[in-house]
Amino acid sequence: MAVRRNIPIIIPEIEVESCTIGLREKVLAGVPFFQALSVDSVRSINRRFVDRGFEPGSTIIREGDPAERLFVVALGIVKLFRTTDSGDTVLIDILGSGEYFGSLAGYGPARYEDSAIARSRVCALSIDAVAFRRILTEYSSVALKSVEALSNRLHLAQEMVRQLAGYSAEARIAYVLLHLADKLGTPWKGNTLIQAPLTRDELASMAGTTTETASRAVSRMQKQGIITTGRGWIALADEDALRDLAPEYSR
Amino acid sequence: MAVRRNIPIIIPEIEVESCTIGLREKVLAGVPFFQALSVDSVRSINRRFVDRGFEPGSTIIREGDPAERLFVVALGIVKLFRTTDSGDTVLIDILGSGEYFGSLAGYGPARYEDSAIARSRVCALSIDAVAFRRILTEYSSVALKSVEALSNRLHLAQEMVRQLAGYSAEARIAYVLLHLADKLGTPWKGNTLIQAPLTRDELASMAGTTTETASRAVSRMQKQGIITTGRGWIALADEDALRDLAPEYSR
DNA sequence: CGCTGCCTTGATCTTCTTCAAAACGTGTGG
DNA sequence: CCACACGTTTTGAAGAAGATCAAGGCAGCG
Repeated sequence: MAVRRNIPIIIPEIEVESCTIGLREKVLAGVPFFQALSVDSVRSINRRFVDRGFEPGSTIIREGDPAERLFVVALGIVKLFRTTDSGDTVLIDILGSGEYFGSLAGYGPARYEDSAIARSRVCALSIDAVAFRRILTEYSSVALKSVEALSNRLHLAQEMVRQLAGYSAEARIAYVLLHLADKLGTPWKGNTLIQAPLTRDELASMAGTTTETASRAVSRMQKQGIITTGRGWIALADEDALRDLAPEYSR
Repeated sequence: MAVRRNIPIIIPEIEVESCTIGLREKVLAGVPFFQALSVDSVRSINRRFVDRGFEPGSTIIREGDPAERLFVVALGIVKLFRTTDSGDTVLIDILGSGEYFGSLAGYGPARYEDSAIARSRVCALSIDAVAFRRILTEYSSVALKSVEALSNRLHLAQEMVRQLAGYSAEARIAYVLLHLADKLGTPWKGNTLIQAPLTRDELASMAGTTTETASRAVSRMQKQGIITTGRGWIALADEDALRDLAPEYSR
């Protein structure tokens, strides 16, 4: 039943060794916190960040470690998750370029509440938590934007709660796909292509279900021509149909 | 089978008509945003807030309305919820004294994303969103604390996601009860008393399940002597047992 | 080749939802 | 003060959705 490989997408391997100065500035300017800043301010702030590369699979931060730094993804895909002490993990989110994680408000003895690992080759910018606090007080617009950005994330998280509470597994999977497409999607031949190495398992974990259920849901969607998948990518062929499956998806 | 009414708790009806100046200051000083401020600063900020009373059942803000104000609960219990367009509601949270809701970062054309109604007689302080933004830029410590407070709420919301995704209905109900006890609980004869008019329906909505399932879970807990309930109150008789039911409840 | 992950599919079994109906508790008006 | 009516809670039984268990298939890779 290999009806799947009919669209052989070649993933462009646009991975870079380390971030260029220009890229760093471009990425930082796009981070919600810094969006209201002048080019000069961004340049100045850029100097306070350091960049570092991570190989696929390597750990960037670990849940429970002292929360010392704030990270921004410059290039690549980062997996943000939390572990239950019964051992299994819950995927909080998949982050792409311009998204942040780590310590925002790191007062005294704070600890990371999530773990993050590189899911592809990643270049991440980071800054000491204390230094970020300084920026927050220096530039009031950064403070405003931070509050705004956090409000938005909070809203999204609560939206997720609503999804989990009220809708079927299939609906939640559709929701997750749309969410990822919005963040990581690139247009490709009229479809939206999600270029992230997402296993069924990870998809399941994001939607709060099991591998098998996720697999079945994805298969069903493939049969209906709503999506196409392959190794390391998912393409949304019929976004409207997906939206029908995911009630109340907005934005 | 009326084994329930063996502990006739009389709820002290400590409702006040409107907030006194002293109370206002005490409440504001306890709001996360303002915790780092001097007494004088709090006094100054206090002047920018107005207070207003709400009768039980009255709407304070409505989802979708222009987000013009930030509210702080001074007295009473507020129900924060969101509506699906299929009509049913999801309880986001129950708020007590010192908690906030409404517009935090209200830039331009923002809208409230939740509705809030008074679940008891309520006195709420509020401030214009623009005025709050001004405070945010005036006092950098408020900005820092806001970021911190939002991070915490975000963390809680993601925790809720994890609960919904991974645990049984009973575990989630236990979790909700512990959560409410932490926020609204008052010690009473060695137990923790939650004085909030919570229907099974509302409890169910917070735990992402149905009225019936919530009812069954609560009954079971009562039979095991873990909790006692009555009209308008729930008492946690055996918090340790509850904690056993709710895996990973922390804080 | 033969691993080793990952994905898929089927069958069973548990949990929760749904539907339905009865019992309670409170407040009301006669 | 009683009786009725309403909203909430409880309980039961049937059904569905999804978890779990088990097995086989299909890559890519050493």
